[in-house]
Parts: sequence; structure tokens; C-alpha cells
Amino acid sequence: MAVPPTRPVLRDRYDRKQQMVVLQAARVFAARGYDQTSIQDLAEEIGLAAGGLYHYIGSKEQLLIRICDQLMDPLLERARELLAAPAEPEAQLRALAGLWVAHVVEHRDHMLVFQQERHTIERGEQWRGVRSSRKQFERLVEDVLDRLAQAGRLRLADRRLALSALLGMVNHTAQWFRPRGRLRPADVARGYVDLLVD
Amino acid sequence: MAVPPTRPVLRDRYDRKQQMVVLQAARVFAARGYDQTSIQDLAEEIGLAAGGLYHYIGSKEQLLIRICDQLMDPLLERARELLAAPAEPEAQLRALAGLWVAHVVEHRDHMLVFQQERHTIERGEQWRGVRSSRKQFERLVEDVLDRLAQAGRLRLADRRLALSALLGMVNHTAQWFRPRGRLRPADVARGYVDLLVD
Amino acid sequence: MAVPPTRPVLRDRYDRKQQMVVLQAARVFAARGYDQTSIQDLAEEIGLAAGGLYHYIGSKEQLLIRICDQLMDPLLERARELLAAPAEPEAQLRALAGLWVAHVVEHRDHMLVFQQERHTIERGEQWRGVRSSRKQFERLVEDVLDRLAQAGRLRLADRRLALSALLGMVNHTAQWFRPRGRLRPADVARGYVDLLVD
Amino acid sequence: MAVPPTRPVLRDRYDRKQQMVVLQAARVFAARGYDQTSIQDLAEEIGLAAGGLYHYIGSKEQLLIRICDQLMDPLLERARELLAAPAEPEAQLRALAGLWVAHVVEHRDHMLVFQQERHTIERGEQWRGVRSSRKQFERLVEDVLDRLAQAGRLRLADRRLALSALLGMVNHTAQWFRPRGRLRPADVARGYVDLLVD
DNA sequence: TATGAATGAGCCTTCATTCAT
DNA sequence: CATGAATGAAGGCTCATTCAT
Repeated sequence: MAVPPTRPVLRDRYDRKQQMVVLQAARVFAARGYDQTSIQDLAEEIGLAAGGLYHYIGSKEQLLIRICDQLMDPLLERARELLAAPAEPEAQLRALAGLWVAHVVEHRDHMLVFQQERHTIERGEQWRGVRSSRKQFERLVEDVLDRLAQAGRLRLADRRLALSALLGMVNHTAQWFRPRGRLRPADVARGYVDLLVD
Repeated sequence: MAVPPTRPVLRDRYDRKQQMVVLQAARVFAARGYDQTSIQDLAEEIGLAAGGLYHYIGSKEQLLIRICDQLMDPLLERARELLAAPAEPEAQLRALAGLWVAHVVEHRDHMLVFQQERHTIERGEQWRGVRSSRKQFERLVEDVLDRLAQAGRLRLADRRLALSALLGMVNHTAQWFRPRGRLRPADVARGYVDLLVD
Repeated sequence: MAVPPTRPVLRDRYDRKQQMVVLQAARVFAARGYDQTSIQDLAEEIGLAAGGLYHYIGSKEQLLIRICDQLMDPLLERARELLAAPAEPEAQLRALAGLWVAHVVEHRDHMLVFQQERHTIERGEQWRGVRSSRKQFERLVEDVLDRLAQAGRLRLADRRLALSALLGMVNHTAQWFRPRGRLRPADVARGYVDLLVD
Repeated sequence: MAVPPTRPVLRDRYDRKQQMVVLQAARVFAARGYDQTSIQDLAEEIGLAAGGLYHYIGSKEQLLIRICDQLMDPLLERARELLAAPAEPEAQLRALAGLWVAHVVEHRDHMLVFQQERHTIERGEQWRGVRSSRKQFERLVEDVLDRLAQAGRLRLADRRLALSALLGMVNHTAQWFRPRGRLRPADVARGYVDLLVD
């Protein structure tokens, strides 16, 4: 198991390195696939011996969980902050979509891994936290869409279908968006929202 | 290697069983993941011994390829037929979305496997055929959207973004659609198109 | 996991081979130690590839459990048979010691492994069965000693101490007895009982 | 390698701590098994980091050797002292058994480790010293029994069997004796000798 | 066709040990 | 003295695949 050191200075260095490991792992898993990447492969890419990795990851599955947390936690936090403040539903949806698409684009690798391993996430006990985060986030999006519908601005009669459509569009963004491309994340987000809002 | 029999009667029975094997494999892979499912797991679920499976699959990877073909081939064929006939772009888009969503829903497991193994499909030589099918299908959708745009009916200025949005929505459908739910595939397809068309 | 075949003929061959594997494992473990013997070592000695062994053992620990069962089950059964029949306590003790020592000597390797791994046996849930067998056997010995004491023929006032002494002597036999030596098992058993009986 | 300090004051503190380490290691090994206990486990139990342990142990195997020495050296020394003085064989046997059983009981953990690792001790070059101690001690016991037999007081015709019986009884004591129980070590020793002496 | 024994490579993980700090 | 990061070599086990029956 990965046991972080207790002394604050070391703890800091440890935490930073652990973040790096998770980040790099996301990149490698996204490219080769989680199962197709051996711990040896990963260690090599990170520049450690296989055993050394285990100071930071606990297990391969815990590493995968950390990748998902690194994806979901800040997104959920920022979305909550945003929606806590009072504002018009359309404005909130635009702001939410903006940060969401930006997050997806910045965490492209995390997203790809998250999607690849959907069946894993939906199954075990140890994935409960990740599942819960995903559901909470979807709930936030749903709420904004509901308020938009109540304001008569949602172009789709079925709110659930609107939610699924938005989820599908945004998540899929990870699979085609290129940072050096013509479109900026904000353009993408605006486009998606334009489709939904009257 | 899987060597099908030559005598027609036997060949027929063999083909039918092979189709069943591929179908069942899609189901199991969708639930447990391709890599997390061993050949022995799969054989047990199908009701054969491990060795017996190999009469029908050739190899595990070929089985995966067959799953993808079973998904893409008929979809591509029907889409081509549809778009070969002359018709208005909106009508064609509606018809295309209808059969597409219906196909996704009917091949939910295939879709989930297809999405899980995206990184596999995008890489090797033996996946060229599957990749090609996917690209051809996306090209067909793109063409309809282009004609819709030329007719001034597309609600998004950026056609590529519209394509990505549609791909995202429809593909994502596999992840939430429930056959016994409130919505029928046709409702879903209509909703998606309504978002895009003016 | 080790899954035995269902068809009777194959099942028979499987069971026989499994018995052989357990037997050989006892021999190797006794000589090199359970932990110091790798599955590779063991497989080599048995004449299988490492993977092939797993058709018969399930896991290294289950193999250890089987060794213990192969030791305890027949001993317990014979002891029960013997003590079920009515007889004088001294005669029963002599008969019991006779078969017990003979069993220890014939299962010398099993005994050595059993003693080496005492700490393992006393701990986990999966060892409950083995622990229970050991306790039941000791209980049988205790009963005979009690009846001997009631008949006024036990040379030690403390019956528990007598039991421990006998257990110590007989079990230790595995560590020094040589089949080609001067003493036969029956001589050893007689000697032990002579010490205890007035 | 473990390099003790040279300055006497430090050396003293070092030696005391080393004794403690060996003592605690015996306890942990007895409970969990030598091989099943990692250096990290051990360090945690002792309250050091893994690296810190190595100041005191040299290597895991040297630690095991020290445990055996801590068991055998004082026993052998006291037994030699006792038997150096002239006395009747029965009195000597009683005295020897007394200190022996007391020693076994006080070094219960050491004994359990010693028995667990019998196959290790009997094999390597570095174990020659421990093996030699064991043999010398057994030789001392054998001599007393021989003199007892010459005095016509041994209840077993076969002296080797008597020796094995005594070794078995006393060594086995480590496995059942409870310090807070009804019996004191002296009672146990007397019981064993009573069995052997006419 | 089908079975299940068998292989051999590879995977995740552990662990004794070392060393810079 | 002590820490904890790091290594590198196994170790137990799984698994796709083959083949005699």
C-alpha cells in the first residue's frame, strides 16, 4: 500500500510526485489503454522502477481511481461554486458549459480513460466514490436544464433527453478536440448551448 | 484458426452458431470489459469449453473485430442505401438519424465494446477495416449535414462542430437508453435532429 | 481455481493426479520449506509447467490445506473407528498409539510441513477445518487417557500434562524416525505407551 | 551490514537495543512466521523505519540466527555448568529438566521460531553454529540418560528412544504452555522426568 | 465438433536491501 | 542514528492458445 510520509516537508514532496504520477498515468492509459499498459510500461514511461511506483499508487486499480478523482473532484467543486450563486438559468448554463468543456479539454486523457473504463467504474464497491461524483455532477447539469425549461427557454420538450444530449456532446469532445485547432473550448461550449437554448 | 466447414448444410449451422457466439461475446464484453473477460469466462457464459470456442473465433482479437463488423457493416449498408436515393437534406437526416439510433439501441452492447476499445481500434494494422467503416459512416453523416447547411437549415455555423455534436449525442445513447423506458428510439432521433435543424 | 472435470472417467484421472501432486508437494515442502519453495520449483519437481499445476491446486495455500487434510482425515477416521469399539483403556491406548505412530511415520513429510506451518494453520478462516480436525483428534486421545486415569493406570497425576507429553513424543517422531533404522513404528509406539501406563 | 559503535557508552546502548530488537523479532516471527513477516512489518511493530532496523540486524537471516543464538547459548551454558558438577544421574536429570523447561517457557517465541525454521537451520553453511549448539545440547541430555540407564533407573530399554521422547515432550511444551496456567514450569519438568525414571 | 489438460509468457505485486538526506 | 525513497529480482497467479483424445 502507498503510505505517505508524516513529516510535512516530505509529505509535500510526496504529494507533488504522486500528482505527477497520476497525471502521467492518465496520459499513458489514454493512449494505450488501461489493461494494455503494464505497470512495467508505466514505470518506464515515468522513469521509475516498477517497484518504486508502488510508493505512490497502492495498486493499479487505486491509480485508476485517483485518475478519476483528479478528473471529477475539481470539476464538481467549480460547478458547485458556480451554481451556488444566484443567476439566470441561461447565463448559468453558458457558464457551466464553458468551464465544463474547458475542463474536459484540459483533462482530455483523464476523460478518455474514464470512458474506456466505464464498465469498471460502474461495478465494484471501491468505485462508489467515483460513481457518486459523476451522479452529483449530472444532477447539477440536470437542475440547470430544469430551470431553463421552467423559463421556457429549452428547445427540447424532454428534459432528460436534453441532459443526455448535452452529456453526450460534451463528453465526446475529448475524442476529437485538438488544442491547436481552429476552435477554442469557449466556442465549442457556446455551440452546444446554442443548440439547446431557444 | 477458425476453419468453417465447406458442406453447405454444416456451413449454415456453423455460421448461425458463430453469429450467436459473437452476439453473446458482445454482451459479456460490454458488461465486464474485453480485457477483464478471459476466454474461459466467455466460454463458460456461452456454454462451451475454452477449446470449443476456438472453433468459432480464431482468436480473441478476431472476435473483437467481428463484434465491430457486426456493428458497422449493416449500419453502413443501410445508411448508404438511404443516402443513395435523392431526397431533401432534412428528410434524409431525419431518416438517417432514425435508423442510426435504432441500430445503436439494438446493438447497445456492440457500441459499448466499440467505445471501450477505441484505442485498440485506432492502432493496429488488422483494424484498418473497422477504422475505414467508421470513417465512411461519419463521412456520410457529414455530407448530409453539409447539404443541410447549404440549404440554410443547420442551426450551427460550424459544420464540423455540428457533426461532432451529433456523433456525441447518438453514440452516447448506448450508455443510457433503456428499451423498456418512456422513450422510443424514434423519439430520441427526432429530438437530436430537432436540436440541429432550424 | 482448480475445477475438476465432470465426466467420471476424466474425474478419476484428475483425482488421482491431484493426489500425486499433493503427495509430492508434501515431500518438497518438507525438505525446502513451504515459503522457500516457489511454485516454479514445485512444478519442475513434479514435471509440469507452473501454469499446469494450477489445474490441480487452486492456490499455493489451498495446496497446503490439502496436504494437511491428507494427513489428518484418514488418521481421524481410523482413530474414530478404533475408539468406537468397546475395549479396555490400555488396549485402546496401545492400538491408538500404534496406528498413530505408523501414520506419522508414513506421512513424515506431511507432519514436517504441518509443524513448520503451525502459525499459518492457527490463524486464518480457511484453516478452520484443519484446526478442527486437529482438535478432534487430540480430544480422542484425551478421552482414552481419561479412561486410563479412571482405571488408575495412568502414571501421571495430571491428565492434561500426560496428553501434552504424548502429543509431543509422537509428533516429534517425524523428526528423527528413519524407516530403515533399528526401530519399527510399533516399537516406538509401545515405548511411548509404556512410559505412560503403570 | 550492522556495524556496532566502538565507544563503550554508545556500544552499551546499542547492544541493549539490539537485544530488544531480537526479542521483539522472535515474538513477531513466532506469531506470523519468519517468511510471512516482511522487514517492513517487523520495523513497524518495533517502531522503526525499515532502514533503521538495518543498523541492528545486518540481514534478515542474521536476525534469525541471532534469535537462535539467544535461545541456545544461555541454555547450553547453564546445562554445561550443571553437568560439570558431580551428582547422581536422577538428580542431574531433574535439575537439567527443570532449567530446560524453564528456559523453553521463557523463550517460548524463540522456540516456536526455531521449530518453524528447522529446515533452514539444517541446511546452510551459516547455520553451522546453531546446528552445533543443538547437537551439543542433545548430547548432554543423552549423557545424563545414559548414566541413568547404567544406574538401572531408566524406564525405557532403548536409550535413544528415551532421548527422543524427552526432546519431543520438552520442545512441544512451547506450543501449549501458558504462563498464567495451573502448572508451573517446575511441575511440568517433574512430570516429564517422572515418566522416564523408575 | 468438443473437451480439458497443458504450456509459457507475462502481469501485478512484494520485499530485502541500499543510500542520499 | 534514523528516514523513506528507490531498486531489481522474484513470486504467485492468470490467460490466450494448442492439441491429444
